Amino acid sequence: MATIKDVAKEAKVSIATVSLVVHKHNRISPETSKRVNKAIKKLNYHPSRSGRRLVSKKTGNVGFILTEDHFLRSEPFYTRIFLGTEFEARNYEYYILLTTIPSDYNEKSHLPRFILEKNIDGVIIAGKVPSYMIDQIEKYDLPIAIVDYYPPSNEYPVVLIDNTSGGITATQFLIKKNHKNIGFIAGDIDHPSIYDRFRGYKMAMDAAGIQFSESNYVVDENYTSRENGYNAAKKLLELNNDVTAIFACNDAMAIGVMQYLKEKGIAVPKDISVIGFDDVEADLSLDPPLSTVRVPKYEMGIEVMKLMAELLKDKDSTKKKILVSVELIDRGSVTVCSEKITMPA
Amino acid sequence: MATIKDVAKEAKVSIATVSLVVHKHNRISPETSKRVNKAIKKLNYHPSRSGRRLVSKKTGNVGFILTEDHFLRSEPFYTRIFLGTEFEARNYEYYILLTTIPSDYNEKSHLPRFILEKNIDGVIIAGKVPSYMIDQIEKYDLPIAIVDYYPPSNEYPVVLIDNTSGGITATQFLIKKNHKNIGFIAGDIDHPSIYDRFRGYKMAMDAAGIQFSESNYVVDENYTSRENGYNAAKKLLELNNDVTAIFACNDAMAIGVMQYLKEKGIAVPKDISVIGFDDVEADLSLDPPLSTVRVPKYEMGIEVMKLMAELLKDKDSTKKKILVSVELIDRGSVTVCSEKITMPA
DNA sequence: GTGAAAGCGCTAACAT
DNA sequence: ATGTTAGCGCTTTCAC
Repeated sequence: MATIKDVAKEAKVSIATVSLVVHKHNRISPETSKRVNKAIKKLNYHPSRSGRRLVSKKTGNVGFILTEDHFLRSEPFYTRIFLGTEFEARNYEYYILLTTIPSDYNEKSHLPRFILEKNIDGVIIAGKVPSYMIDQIEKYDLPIAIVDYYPPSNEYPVVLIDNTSGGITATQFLIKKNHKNIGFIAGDIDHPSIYDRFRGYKMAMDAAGIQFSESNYVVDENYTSRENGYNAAKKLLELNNDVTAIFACNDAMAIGVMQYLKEKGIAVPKDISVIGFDDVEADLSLDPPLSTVRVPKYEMGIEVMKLMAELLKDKDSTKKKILVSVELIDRGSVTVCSEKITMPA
Repeated sequence: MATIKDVAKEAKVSIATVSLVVHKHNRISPETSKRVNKAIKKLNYHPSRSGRRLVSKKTGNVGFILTEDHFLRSEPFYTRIFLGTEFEARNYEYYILLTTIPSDYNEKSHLPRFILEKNIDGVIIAGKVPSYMIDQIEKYDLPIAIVDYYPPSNEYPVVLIDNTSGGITATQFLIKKNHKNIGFIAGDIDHPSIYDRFRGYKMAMDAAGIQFSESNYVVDENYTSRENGYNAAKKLLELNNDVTAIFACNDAMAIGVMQYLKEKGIAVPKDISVIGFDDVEADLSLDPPLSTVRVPKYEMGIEVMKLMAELLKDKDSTKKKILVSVELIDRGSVTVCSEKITMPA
């Protein structure tokens, strides 16, 4: 393993010059620079992180924290975000240290060891975490950036999904296809992301001047699983047998909806159109494949790393909140409304 | 942030003494030791990793590599292994650096940056990776340990699932419940893990003296997905309408099997018993919940980290291969064979 | 049993 | 434009 000394010797300069060249200081003559770079290549020199860190008092690491539940979720959502972060970190020469915390983190839990041992320069938090934990981290005076969660103390740079816009987009898409009696189903409605999707739905319906009532939505499931999607679809159809389209607050629930419809012999999209939200792998292997609103998970990871990089440069540089935009993906589970006219009484 | 100097001053000793105490050298008097430890606690001193690494030429990091496909799999398999590794790493004061490689890693791909930059002391490989990549890593003279993959050059310490035993266990369980006409379905049969499960099935059938033929198994699906499980179940029942139990090579396929049976109005377990392999979250929300063979993912992560720790201590210490044992989990998708007697002609 | 001191690889202030 | 040097926090050898 070549060191700065080896390079200096090879290029016949001092180690300071080598350091300067590595850091692209412009007060080195082009010739010297060239010579040094040649030596660096020849010796395959990579500056030692330990040496650097020792003098810079930085670790070169960024912590990435999420709850165990989120990490082990069956749909790869946070794992994709992580991948984006890890990728972007390369541009800033940072390494990402991933760890999970228990979902019920409390007074008795201890913080991730990379915080206790001060082996990171900043923390990225992904998804909802107990706010008690954030309070604890706060004490360590580390830059914090958050992705896909809006913490109660909203003083942090955050990357969020533009859920409201997504809700509008999905609903408008159905409206454009002539649907009027549009059902909405959700679970965990108090979760800000879910609630915003619901709001988007209502806004689009209102804007289009479409009458809708409580019999148009079922939002009382406690969680957004396939199973609950199945149940919610059942409830919805019992409530309102004339819906021609269903907007599920996420793909998991949409999958449950489709399963229910299939069992009932209701054809998708011929009899009822279905649209989801998220864009997960499973959408593609459905029959028909599920139309949905794509959430750019990987990009969210990139964005939050960018925020972190800003913070790392200058602790108070940013309190930016970024809303990443979503995109409609039409795959075949939505079609033009088949003129099933609801007769007025 | 307290340094060794601060501690030395506080305890009124030299920094060398502090270092000795930290490393539990026994040539320090108990009294001094106590005094130093008190100072360490008081100042909340944690030895700086950078300082340590600089002198030890170690990074204190271990790389964890898996393909992107595996990381993003919908069932949390490798993520659980990672969690086990990360947990165990604490005992050895190592940090785990997670990264993915493209599944089609080839001559044009570059190794993970933590290898190129020598920011790790060893590499753990999880799941099947292109053997070309292993060859590349080989050049860096890093200790390598592998979990859930048997590489062509079998010279590495490895942690594997005892698949054969699991196949036997599952099949014997069905046999004990009086089943004789037992179907087996699989995909990706060339994968060693899958093949071994199949072998276990055949061994148990043979050992019990049960006749079975090619109409007992469908193993030509190319991948072990739910969808393929559905298709394989269909094929199997067309081939052999008298099966009273189906052993699916993994839970994903078993779930597909159950879906098919449900659609056909075949009751599980009343008409046909079903057993899977792996033990994934989704098993529990099935109706009935799926009986299966549990693979101890978390423990596999722990085991591979232990192997790595041995290697890290002494490069040539071990070429151990560890077979982790599996365990039958009976949940309700298997029942006693309902005496459906296959009449001899 | 304890301390002094060298040196790991690097950066940056200062000197030339 | 380039070199000299101190010092980051630690381990370890050697001396006392």
